[in-house]
Amino acid sequence: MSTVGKAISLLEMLGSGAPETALADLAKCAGFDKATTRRLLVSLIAHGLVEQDETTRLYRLGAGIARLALMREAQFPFLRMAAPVVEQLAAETGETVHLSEYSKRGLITVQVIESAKANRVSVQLGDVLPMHATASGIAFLAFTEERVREGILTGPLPAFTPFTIGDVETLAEHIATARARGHSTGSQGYEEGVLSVAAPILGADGFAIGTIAVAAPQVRIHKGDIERHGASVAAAAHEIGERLFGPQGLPSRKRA
Amino acid sequence: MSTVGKAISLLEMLGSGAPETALADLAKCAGFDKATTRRLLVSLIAHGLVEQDETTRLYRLGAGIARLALMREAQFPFLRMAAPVVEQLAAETGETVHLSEYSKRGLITVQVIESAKANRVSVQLGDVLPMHATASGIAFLAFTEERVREGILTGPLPAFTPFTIGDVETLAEHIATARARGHSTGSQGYEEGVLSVAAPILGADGFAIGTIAVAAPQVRIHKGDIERHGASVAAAAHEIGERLFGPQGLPSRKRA
DNA sequence: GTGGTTATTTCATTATTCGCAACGGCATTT
DNA sequence: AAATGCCGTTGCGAATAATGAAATAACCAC
Repeated sequence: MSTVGKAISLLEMLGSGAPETALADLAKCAGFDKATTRRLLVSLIAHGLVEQDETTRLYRLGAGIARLALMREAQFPFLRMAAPVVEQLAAETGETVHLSEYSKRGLITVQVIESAKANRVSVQLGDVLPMHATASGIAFLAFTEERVREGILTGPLPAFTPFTIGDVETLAEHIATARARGHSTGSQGYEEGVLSVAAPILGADGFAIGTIAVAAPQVRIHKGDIERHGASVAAAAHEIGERLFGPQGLPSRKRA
Repeated sequence: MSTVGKAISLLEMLGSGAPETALADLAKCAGFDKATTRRLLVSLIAHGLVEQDETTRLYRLGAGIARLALMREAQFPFLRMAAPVVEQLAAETGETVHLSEYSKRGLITVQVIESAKANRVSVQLGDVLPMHATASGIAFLAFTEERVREGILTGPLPAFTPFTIGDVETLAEHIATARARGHSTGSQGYEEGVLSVAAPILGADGFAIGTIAVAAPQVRIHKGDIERHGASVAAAAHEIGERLFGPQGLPSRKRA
């Protein structure tokens, strides 16, 4: 593995789990030597991506991470543009709404507004959603490049619940349905008892760059709710796309 | 420079400047070989920290950055806790308010609420504020560890305007005054025509972890305004500290 | 087509990183 | 109070991974 790869996996380890981590724990979990781990951390600290508590010697993610994220948001204001639409959709549906952005590793949850109801679906910020097991994933696959879709269809489809789609044919069907309808549905594929409806947010090139989804406890979804929510998420997704890239279909500078 | 250092400087280059950058530009600006630059980028792409447009071949910061930042925010909800206080202070003063967090490189601007007035101070998200030339910096220095303060006092004090504090004695005086008052003032040290008032946000150990500041055009500040705003920022800073760490003075788990 | 530009790949060289092991500090234990 | 165990830090030869020049491939404009 490349050196930067190791450094980044340290960052990810620092991000997951406890807020602060000891050197020995990091080294053990990552499988690197203590010396190696520390040298990598020193490099990261020099650039502000990691901080170390002077007294406890524990390591944590640094403010440099936030800086990079802010610079990125300034260049491509995904959250700033999408946030009001997400809030509006949450208010309209009364259910948990979450927004995600595509990355090589999966769909990254970048905003969540939880339902005010006591029985609600909870999604963690920063969570990575599997493509084949969530409504968001299906919606994304239905509107992404052939290459990416093939990558998922030919890869493994790990089961998260007994209801997770496990075979390629069923998955392809769901994707086709989603493409035809403009929105997807997910039924307990990732968490039991949760129904979701999602729609893709399209980029300037017409391919999906992220998704927006409504997630609700199965017991609360009645006849017609799916269709209603489906129309709402699709409208919201379209609205976000227009806010980011101008009227859809009109060729505009990408991500400008 | 270490390999990860190079990789991180690429990330910073991608963050500053245009939203998307060509390989040749990156290599030239960073001073690396094209081959080296590309290999580093490939490693970063593999981990989602950088993305490449398939058609234009341009590189940009990836969603992995946002993911790390979200995980960090989940561990240490600085923004989530501070945001309402910042908004409140902005509403109360009617001027631009900005929040910053300490990092080895300086004070990183993590939130800005601009005044609604036509003539207003504008601060960029992600900007790094110099310690010696801003009200925020002075406030921070007044309440940081001796070691950090010494580092600044013994280092160079580059001038950004003709008013930037250039000698150590004056700087030390300003710091002492700020420590006594609980808030600092900055007068055109970073941008001409801008007056600022800042207060430190204290961590569990009593040392500053960031600052909150009010910035206004000099012409709008009248007698008494500085004192009034000073009291307001100090109160806001204290409020943020309490939200993060519980009642100040009470020993609590750090950053928990 | 053709020329010029830019991205990507290849490969031998070299510098950097690696992991072992020893050192030093700190706190709890005996 | 001395000893023990744990963790972080540092030094050094071995080995791996990074490097840069040059070749190749893709692309665009003309």
